[in-house]
Amino acid sequence: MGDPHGPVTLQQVAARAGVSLATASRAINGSARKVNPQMAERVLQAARELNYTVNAQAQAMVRGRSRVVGLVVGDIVDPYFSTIATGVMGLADQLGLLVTLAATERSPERECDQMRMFSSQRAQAVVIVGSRSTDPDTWTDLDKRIADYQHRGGRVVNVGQPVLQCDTVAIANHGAGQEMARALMELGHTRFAVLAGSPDLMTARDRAEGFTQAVVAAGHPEPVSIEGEFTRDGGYAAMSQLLDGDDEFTCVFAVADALAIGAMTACRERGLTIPDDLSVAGFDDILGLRDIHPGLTTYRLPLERVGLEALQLALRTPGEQWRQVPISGEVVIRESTRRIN
Amino acid sequence: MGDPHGPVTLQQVAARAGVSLATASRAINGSARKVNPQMAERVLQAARELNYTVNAQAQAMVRGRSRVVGLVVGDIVDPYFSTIATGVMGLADQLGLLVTLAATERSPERECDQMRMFSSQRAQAVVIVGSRSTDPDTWTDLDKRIADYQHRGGRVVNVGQPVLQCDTVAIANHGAGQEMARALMELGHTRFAVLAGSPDLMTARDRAEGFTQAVVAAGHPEPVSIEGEFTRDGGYAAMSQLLDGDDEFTCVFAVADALAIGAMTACRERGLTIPDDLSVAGFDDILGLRDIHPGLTTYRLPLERVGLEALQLALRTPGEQWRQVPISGEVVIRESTRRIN
DNA sequence: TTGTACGCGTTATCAG
DNA sequence: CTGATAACGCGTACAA
Repeated sequence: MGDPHGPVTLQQVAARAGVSLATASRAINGSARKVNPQMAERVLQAARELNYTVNAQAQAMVRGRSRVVGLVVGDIVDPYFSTIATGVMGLADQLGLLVTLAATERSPERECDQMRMFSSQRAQAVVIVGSRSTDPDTWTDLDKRIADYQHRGGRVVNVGQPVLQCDTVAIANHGAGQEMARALMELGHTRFAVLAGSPDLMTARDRAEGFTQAVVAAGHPEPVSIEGEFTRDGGYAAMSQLLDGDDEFTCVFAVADALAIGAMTACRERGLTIPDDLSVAGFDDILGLRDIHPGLTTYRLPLERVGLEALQLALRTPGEQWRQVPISGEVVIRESTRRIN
Repeated sequence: MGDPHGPVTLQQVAARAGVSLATASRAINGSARKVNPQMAERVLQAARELNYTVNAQAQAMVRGRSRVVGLVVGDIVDPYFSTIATGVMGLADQLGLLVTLAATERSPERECDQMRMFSSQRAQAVVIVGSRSTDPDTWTDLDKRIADYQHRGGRVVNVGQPVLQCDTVAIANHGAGQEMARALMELGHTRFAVLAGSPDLMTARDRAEGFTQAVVAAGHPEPVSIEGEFTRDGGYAAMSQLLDGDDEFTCVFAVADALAIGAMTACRERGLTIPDDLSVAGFDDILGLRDIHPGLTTYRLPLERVGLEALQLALRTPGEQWRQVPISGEVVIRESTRRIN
């Protein structure tokens, strides 16, 4: 076994095998040109002996395309994002692609920076996961970065709302909110409260609006709506605020499971029993839900598939128009919501 | 604003600014050599106009080192891993490094493949997070890949047990198990059960052994030990099995929070109240814990810091010997364990 | 089928 | 301080 110092190059492998650089390249990569099986074996043998590892950077340079895809998420600890990430990584792994991950921590500026870095890295595609703000001004910078990147042949897919200048995996938040409202009304509820999360996030806004709209359309009073942070703590705070007021409702819809979980904790701390005293529903059906008690009624989004679809879409050759892959799920009724009459 | 098609190269920027390629490079990167502020501004201007983005691949090639670090985790949805990942990514971001993430799904083979890909990518460092198997034969392949990579100047840090041929952030599982036992004995418990997870994982084994050892050393009967998968479902199954038997114990120690959560669910389904009927303790203090009820007594590991330390260690110039950064935490008593007499 | 030679985009060395 | 020019490691027309 040879023990050269530093990186082993294809040149060295070729030399050891007594062939030209070109032949070595063809033997190891397997190009269009055929190569004599004997020579090929000699090359492979030499490569093994020298512990050769191809330099992907160099390959990418000459080929003009890398085997790296970028993934931008809000926060990798959040199961919503990490489950989608799993979907992306699963397909990537299958295709022999490397996934470069970046977390925005919910900062639009960082989102731009990340895009820039991926651009630098010449990632072949970028998947951006995360809710858009309801203020279009906050997209423009990102849209510019995206355009630059696309201009160089990069593909971009956004998971969320179809508002950016790229393909998107569109999550049917509005319709899902409606479905949830109908399901809860079917249980007999008519007076609702909504933990609406941040009004700046389209994701939160769409879910809340869809819900409210369906409730009103059914002739019931408009739900009380409490805004707050789109996090577990935000849910806790919003629920506390709600309970401090004197609004009447039998059921509260939180626009994300994280919010709902915080809300349930708040209820428990005040001695309220769910669903006896109050019904609670969430959204997303994150994995951790199976261990909270009582089981949370929610809207199940196929998150892992979302990630898969996103990368798949990103890798497809782009069309004339921006494409959309619609994603919807289904209401899952569990113990946190009870039937009333 | 220029609108060239395809990638803009530094050459084009130089041409537009009317300077040489070398000068453009110096102006934009900022090398040792100084460059006339006037020219520098001209170059920067041209770069802006052309929307120039440096090609990191090319940079890496000529510099012989990239700005990419690899991160290998078991499963990014698992909060243990994702919290560590956050620590790694936080520092990386601060340093302007890109993080390439790979999930092994607990397969040693995949671990090797990932190392190989990072090697190809010429990542400047790799952090491997995940328990080693208790069977040394399963490391040898990985150790070989690691050696290859190090041989090319790559730095590797393992988070877990100091058994690989690389630096490691060593988590004091054994000692922590002992501490936990002492804390629970202080509450008056003497009869314990241990949900030991998989005996193949050093992490699980060390925690369980430390615990058992301290209990026995205190003169109490050896805890009943139930093995199983090192997951939430494994904890559920193990607890069920335990409750089906007729062992006596007042407190059960699960070697990971995930197991403990599954165990608590199993208890609840059988009508057992925690901590009145049974005390339960976990390990790790994962974030999701604050929303399970009752609050779970556990051993808090500073997971995010673990990630930070790992990358920091990986980036430090290596010494003669493999280094170790020891990590320990503290027992956190919550409501899931009650004092008995 | 194999080898030669050029180019990918950038940095660094060495003269001007 | 600036400008040619040689690498870096690899793929691939083109020629043999």
